[in-house]
Parts: sequence; C-alpha cells; structure tokens
Amino acid sequence: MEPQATRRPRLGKSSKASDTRGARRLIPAVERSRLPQKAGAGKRDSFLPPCILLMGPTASGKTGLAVRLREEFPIELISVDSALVYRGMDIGTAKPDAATLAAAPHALIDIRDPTQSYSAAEFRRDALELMAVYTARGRVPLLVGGTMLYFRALTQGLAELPSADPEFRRRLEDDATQQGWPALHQRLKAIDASSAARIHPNDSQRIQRALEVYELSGKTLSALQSAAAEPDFPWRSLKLVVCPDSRAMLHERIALRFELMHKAGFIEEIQGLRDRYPLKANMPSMRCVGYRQAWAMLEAGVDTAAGMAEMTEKTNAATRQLAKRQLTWLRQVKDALWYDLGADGAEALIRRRVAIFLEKG
RNA sequence: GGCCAGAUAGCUCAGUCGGUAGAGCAGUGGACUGAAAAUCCGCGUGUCGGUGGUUCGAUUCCACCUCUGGCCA
Repeated sequence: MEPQATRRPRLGKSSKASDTRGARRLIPAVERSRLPQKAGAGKRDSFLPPCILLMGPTASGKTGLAVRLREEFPIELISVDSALVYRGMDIGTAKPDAATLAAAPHALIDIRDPTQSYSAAEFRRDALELMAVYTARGRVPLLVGGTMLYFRALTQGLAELPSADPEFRRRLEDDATQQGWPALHQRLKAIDASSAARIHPNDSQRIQRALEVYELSGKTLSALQSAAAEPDFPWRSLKLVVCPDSRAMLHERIALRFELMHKAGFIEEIQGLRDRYPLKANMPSMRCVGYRQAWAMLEAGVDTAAGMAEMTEKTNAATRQLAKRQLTWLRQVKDALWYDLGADGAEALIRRRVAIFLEKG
C-alpha cells in the first residue's frame, strides 16, 4: 500500500498532481489575495520567504517530527502552544525534555510563570518578531503546535483591541454570579447588538470579553473587528497537518501518554507547583488539561488509588475533547497536507515535500 | 438454603399511578479575535435482564427463572 499525503475528502481539491507543482499553490487563494504584496503583480508570492506550519491534535507526534526535520533542513523551531509557555509545567504538557530542547531549541517555551497569562495577541507579536529574525538569518521558521487560535491569529491577524483588564473581569464575574450570564448578555445586546447576536447567552467568556472591549475602548467589539486592517503575514507557507487516520488510535495514544506522564511524576510536578507558586484554580495555567483534574483531586484530598483512577479517566476524556476541538479547526485549514505519522513512509513523504517547498525559494 | 434490594443508553442513574422512556457523563459534529489545553452550541431507538401470565395494550402489575449486591443461616 502506497502511503501518501491525504487531503481531507471534504476539502478535497480537484487534482492531486498539482500539489507537486510547488509551494506557490499552497498559499490559499483567500490568503494570497489579502497579502499586501499582491497589490502589484499576481505572482509575487514566490518572492516571499518560506515558513512551515506544522499543526496537529495533541498526541499526534508533532514535536518529534519537528525535531527530526530540524536535523535535515535549515529550520528554527517556534512553539505554537498555549500550555508550553509555562515554566515548570513540563510533564503534564508533554513538553519536549531538557535534552531535546538543548539539542533543538524551541522558541516561545518557558516564557511565563504559571501565575501569569499569555494571549493570542502576544503570541502573534512574538512569533512575527522571531520569524523576521530567523528569516533575516537565512533560516526557515517552522511553527509547530496545536493551539489553532494562535495559528489563525498569526496568519490572519487580529483586530486592534484593548488588552485584558483583570479588575474589570473580576467585577463582571461578580455581576454574573448574582445575575447570571444571560443578564450580562442582555447588557451586551444594548451596547453591541451585532456581537450579542453571535455570542450565545451562556458563553461567559465571550460576553465578558465583548463587554470589556467596550468598557476599555469606548467602542464596540463588532465595530473594532470590522475596522481591522488587512493582515500582514509576508511569508509563503507550507501547511502540514499530522494526525492518526483513526480516532480510536488517537485515543489510545492519549491514554498511553497520560500513563507515561503519571510514571514520570506528574502528580509530584503539580504538587511542587502548588508549593512554589500562589496558584489558583481559575488561572489559565491551572485550567490546562490534566492540571485542572489533578488540582481538583488534590483539593478534594482523595489521592487514593480510586481518586487517581477517576482523575485519570477525567483527564483522558478532557484530552480527547481537546483533540476533537483541534480537529474542528484543522478541517477548516485550507491547503493543508495531511499525514498519519503511524503510516509507513509518511515521514519520508513529508521530508520530500519540505525539500520541494524550500527549493522553490 | 432463606430474606431484602437491584437489573432501563457505552457508564452512573431517573422514570412510566399500564399507552414502548430521559438526565448527567462519555462519544460525535460545530462555533471560535488579548484565558483558546479556554469558553460555548447542536446531536438520545435503547430486545427497559429472560420466560410466561393478567390486560385491548406490559418496560411498568403478577409468577417463575438468571445474574449482581447486602443481610440471615
């Protein structure tokens, strides 16, 4: 059986021969039409420097692949992962180990304490800066990770919105506790009917954000979003998605990986974090899969065999759900090439594809 | 061996004063602009343990059987 790069049937384009024609067509028409360089001639894309976007659900083998590609190509790695940014959160996030990171440095890992937060906007700023630096040195940025919002923010840009305001958010939380989120949704409706229409009355996080944007800027979220500038992403990109063909296989990998995390001392890790930092359950770091469930178990004081088993099942379920949400994003990515790293020869195909893509430069 | 309580969705259970049933979890599809490993939305036919009986009609009532707990021996 000849292994091959598969496109999702749903997104399938007419011809597969055309994808050997090189990098240019890997830039989707939509994105291409928005690139500033497009203004003059139509074929300017080929003058853009290359970058590689390596995406995939959790536990699909992205990190290993990225590290191996780096051995063969003039690549610099940038992590696209909202959990790997936290220092000390190593085991539960499946962060590459110290030896791997020493041999194959990843940017944007370990850049925050678990008490801090990071955001899509900060990621975009940081990643663009790093990409420019690497590109200037003649290296090719390879962005690897599973935080699909970050990929989108990077390539398609974000509107100019005010940053989060913890104090205002806290006030809204209090209001919500008393009145319920639907009441705040009503409040939003009076301010920004258009945003309210597309945000569900139960979607606490988005209601909060929309109200916050108005409070901080005096302008509505919908107005600011429609005023957004054309995204600036002056690279041509090779989009690779790695994912097991079978969902059952992915689930198996998830369970196996958590077992390994457990043996590697995951519980000790989170206990250590709780000792070292004034952490709270609602901090973004402690909402990460596994940490949230382990936190709940430790708070309940049931780190018995039964408690451990329950926590494991909950964590695995949460991880499966995370992978499912990631897949929802991934299916929408246009012009991505899909590979199952478990299939024989898949990696060789990827290497060939990368080589072709980089030669085009 | 006797008594009691169970047996209903993949799991934990609710329910039907007799008109073939619904929650949570899991699963699955989707949304997604400074928390995104977040937040939220949609999707529910399953010999109601088996066999008989009563009944126009039984998952529901009755009898027996099987299995699982518990108690008494």
